[in-house]
Amino acid sequence: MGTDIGDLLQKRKIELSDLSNRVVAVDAFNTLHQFLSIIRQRDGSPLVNSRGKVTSHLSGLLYRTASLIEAGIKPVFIFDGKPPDLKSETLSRRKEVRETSREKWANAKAEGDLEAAYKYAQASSKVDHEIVEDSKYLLGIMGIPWIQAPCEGEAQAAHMVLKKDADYVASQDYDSFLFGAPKVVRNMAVTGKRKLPGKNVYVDVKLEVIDLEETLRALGVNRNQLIDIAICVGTDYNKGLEKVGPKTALKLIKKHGDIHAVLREKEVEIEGLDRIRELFIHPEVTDNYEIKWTKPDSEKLIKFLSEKNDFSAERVEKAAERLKAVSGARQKTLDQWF
DNA sequence: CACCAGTA
DNA sequence: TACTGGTGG
Repeated sequence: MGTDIGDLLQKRKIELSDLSNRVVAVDAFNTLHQFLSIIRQRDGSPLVNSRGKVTSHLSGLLYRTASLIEAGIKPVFIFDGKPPDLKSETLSRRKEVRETSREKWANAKAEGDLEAAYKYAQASSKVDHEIVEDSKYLLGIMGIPWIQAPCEGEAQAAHMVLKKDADYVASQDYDSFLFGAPKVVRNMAVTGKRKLPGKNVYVDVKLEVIDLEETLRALGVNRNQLIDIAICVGTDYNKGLEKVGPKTALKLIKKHGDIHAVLREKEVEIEGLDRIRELFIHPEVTDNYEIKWTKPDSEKLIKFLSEKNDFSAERVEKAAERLKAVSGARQKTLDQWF
């Protein structure tokens, strides 16, 4: 997903508490996708309510966001709008992967191969319309602001950090750098012990931040050149060049200056190159938004999560209390929260 | 993912 | 108190 330039980036490990009082623009699609893949039973089946509807994302949003809030973080979720036309190939490829994974999941389950079943179940996760709508509603009654992006959520999030309405973009993907995000925080939804795919090994996943300026300085390139590097490797809007990974792409762009020169040298073309660059440099974003944290609505939380989605009322109340404790403390400090 | 009860 | 393994929905 996104672009594979992670190896080139300078990552610094941090703790949740380091983000206290910081506004974090969370890539909602990315976060929901992670919840849907991670919050599952041993055989790979997601959490569902009594009507059979998936609720893993609701569980993740409720408990994880409560932890963020408790750590003093001010999250605002950014939802994707209409994707650019150039993304359609990527989107149909993702769909294909999901569908074949769903079949393989069923087969693995039938054969009793739990390891494989889990892996394919994860890869079959889909953030559909209903999941997005449920998530927006839940965030609303939790008192967490969310914003509808006109186009790519990561572009909107990056725009908000550039405008200083937020301090960080939170996403696992690196695309927000290409949209100019000065600071990105990764692993916000997945901290703790995680199993490495395929192996029986666990790693401790820590939050990490990446600073765009620092990275560009270390690489000795500018932002436009980083975009060109990504295009060489491949982005959501284009296939990369044959046998060119991040390291080679960096070398090529530093040697030739920009991607046009690289393509001339290699005698290849990338369809729609200028449009792809433009999507990163001048993405469609909006300034029409409001970021405001409010008190959670316990009654609606119980109604929605407990009555409609079969969550334990006790647990929902506890989470609501955690959210409320912080909004109460905020009010007292006259911090400009409301 | 977080929660929770059982265990050391 | 810290860790683990099962469960949540």
